[in-house]
Amino acid sequence: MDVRTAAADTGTKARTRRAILDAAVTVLTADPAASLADIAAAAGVGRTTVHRYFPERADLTTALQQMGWEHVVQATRRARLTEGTGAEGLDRLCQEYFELGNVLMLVFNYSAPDGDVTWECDPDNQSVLDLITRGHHDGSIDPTLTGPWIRDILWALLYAAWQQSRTGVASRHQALDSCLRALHKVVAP
Amino acid sequence: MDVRTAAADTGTKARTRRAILDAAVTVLTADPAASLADIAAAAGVGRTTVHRYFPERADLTTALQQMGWEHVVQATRRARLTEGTGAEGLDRLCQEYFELGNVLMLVFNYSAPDGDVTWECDPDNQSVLDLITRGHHDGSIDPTLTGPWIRDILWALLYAAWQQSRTGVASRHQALDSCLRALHKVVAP
DNA sequence: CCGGTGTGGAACATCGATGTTCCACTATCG
DNA sequence: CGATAGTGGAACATCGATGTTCCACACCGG
Repeated sequence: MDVRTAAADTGTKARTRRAILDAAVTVLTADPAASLADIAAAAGVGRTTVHRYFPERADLTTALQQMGWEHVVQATRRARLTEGTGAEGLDRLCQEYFELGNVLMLVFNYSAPDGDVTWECDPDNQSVLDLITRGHHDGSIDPTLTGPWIRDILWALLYAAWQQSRTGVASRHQALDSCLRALHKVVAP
Repeated sequence: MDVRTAAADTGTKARTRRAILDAAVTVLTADPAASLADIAAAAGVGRTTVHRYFPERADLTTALQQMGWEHVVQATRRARLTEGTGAEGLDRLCQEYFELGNVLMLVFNYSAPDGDVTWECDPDNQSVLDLITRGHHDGSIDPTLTGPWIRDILWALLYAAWQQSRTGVASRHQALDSCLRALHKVVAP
């Protein structure tokens, strides 16, 4: 057990931890003020178990933030921002982010109250800004729109699209399609 | 005093009530989980006084929602949605909404947790949808984008723009300008 | 079978927010 | 000047969430 402790990603403990984190994502996106009891119930575990993995509430939210940003980073990598034109990369990024679903919403919502350092804690913020700059130069992105503003538009559109999908106003595919078309029209020169 | 009781909009009580509501908007947009003590301090009144005007927290949030939507309704009226093309009306609506500032953010944020009936509680929701439909017909708004989706894009862009302005990334005027240009490009056929 | 591991639940202490009561202070108006 | 309205603050009770402790149960590998 000693050797496996560090890398026990498939053990019982790791599975329980994942279950708690997943449930927390779902519950907290629906109600950011949900209690630990709610999260425990949603995860199908006892409240005691939650405290066993995350002694304090802050430990859970920290782990959530960390996991959320990791997902964002992975999605950014999958989007292969350095390939093709700037607009094409932005398109892929939008698709990848959309697939994150609730996780994206959580990162989006939880960043605001903590402070205004939202984007500084995103390790891939610079990659995205660089992508937009490249788009400015290759003529695929309107140069009158600044990098940060386009980044914020991307997130805002994703938020709106996900809400549409979540409330059943539109199907998941329709929401993504609308989002991509809107983004495409905004960034076009 | 008997006669004035109902219409005492300028009296001491009315001013205190306004001060509490205004402070609540500011404080709750910054931190939705702020305590009544925080709001009282921001309003420059005692916590007792807050309870005197709003016996329970729910009474305060209800009054806030009501006031917020009233502001939205007034802004909608000022935008004169029935004049000019659909796109022009949408432009004016965006400007008016932007001026609402924190109030808009509060309505935007507080609607989500309460339930998914966000738009149904907006008395002017139908006016906006009608405006977009008119834009579809007069050729000023892309008919492939549905009414609800454009409405959501409007709010999402306003949210992003206001954040930019609030965090000092862009000036108030720059943020509004960026927002209007983005909106214009999105809705253009 | 038995010992360790992971878990659930009950019980308890604590803490912050909330809501209530009461009293003193101040300003304004008749 | 005196009455009244409006306010602030202290004190208190309450409630829900949180965090902790302890014990019993189930499962699984040696």
